[in-house]
Amino acid sequence: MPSATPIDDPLITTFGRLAEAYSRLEQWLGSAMESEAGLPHVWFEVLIRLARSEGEQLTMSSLADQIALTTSGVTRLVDRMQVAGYVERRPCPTDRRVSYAGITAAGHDVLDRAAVVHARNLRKAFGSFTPQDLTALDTALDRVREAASRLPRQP
Amino acid sequence: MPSATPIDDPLITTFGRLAEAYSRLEQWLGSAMESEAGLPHVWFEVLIRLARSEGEQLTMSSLADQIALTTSGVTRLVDRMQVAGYVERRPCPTDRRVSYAGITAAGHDVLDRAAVVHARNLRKAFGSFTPQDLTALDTALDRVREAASRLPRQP
DNA sequence: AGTCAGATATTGCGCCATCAAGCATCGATA
DNA sequence: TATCGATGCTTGATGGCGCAATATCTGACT
Repeated sequence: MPSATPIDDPLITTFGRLAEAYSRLEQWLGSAMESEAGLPHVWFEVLIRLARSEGEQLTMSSLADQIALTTSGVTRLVDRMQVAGYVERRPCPTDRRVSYAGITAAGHDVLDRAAVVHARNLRKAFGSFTPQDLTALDTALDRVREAASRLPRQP
Repeated sequence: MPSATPIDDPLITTFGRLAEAYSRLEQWLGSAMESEAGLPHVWFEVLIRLARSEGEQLTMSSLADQIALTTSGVTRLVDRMQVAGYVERRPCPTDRRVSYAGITAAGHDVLDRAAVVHARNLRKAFGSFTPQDLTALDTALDRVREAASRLPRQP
């Protein structure tokens, strides 16, 4: 008789696939970016999100939300990136509690360089994918992302 | 004129989607498992992989490989789980360098309980997915996972 | 048998993220 | 205007993970 344990639930396996796929990609791409562009992958995530935002800046809170870190973690992350000269803190004129993290010229430079190597590595990783595969992956991921963002907050 | 910067490369966006989808799911499911089953998500990953393995055990190295950690991290992770009574170390009879991590009866108990709540939460998260959506996601993820495991090692 | 390169697991150290607490500020309400 | 809960960010303490070095062991080659 087959085991009736819930550890064989197909959804668990699906999520396991997602975890493994992401972890492996992240490790490979992350170490490649570190060695080829001298930029930790988190820094790249910060910079690209700042570059794509209105005014090329984001509040600490929304940045924390976008890169899935606590505001505490973002405070110190931005500290380090500020020392490196890639971002700067800008006060908010209408609310003295908030401070924006904005990308600097040096940040733009390193971001562009890193994006080139990142795109090249991604093409290496997804080399076996046809355009149809990629769009299928995109839509599937978008559905997951949407479902995930609908989830209630941790409290 | 449109910006010619490589930061708008569609592959970068795809990977960003993957990162965001995974991070959000992982955070939500992880904190839920922690609060509802008293089990950190990494512990669950370890236990389910041990339970599914030949002899319900795995060498430290292959375990490290499966959960995307260094052997160093696995050493201490298994330390903690051993103190909790969920796993045990077993010497290898044919090679005295390797030690197996094996799941205990207590580990099985907590794994089964956690799997129930995990499956329930997964069903909550993927509630809007049709069976077709799920199989599409599965095949797409499997292709990514396969591509990722083909990547050369970090050296 | 003797030697040595490679493999396996563990340990010391430092970095980085979370958690909890604290501080300053805002908006609403009396 | 005065008060008070909520919000945004920062800081101190704690814990976990990776990197590099170490110890032990294996397998192959001489």
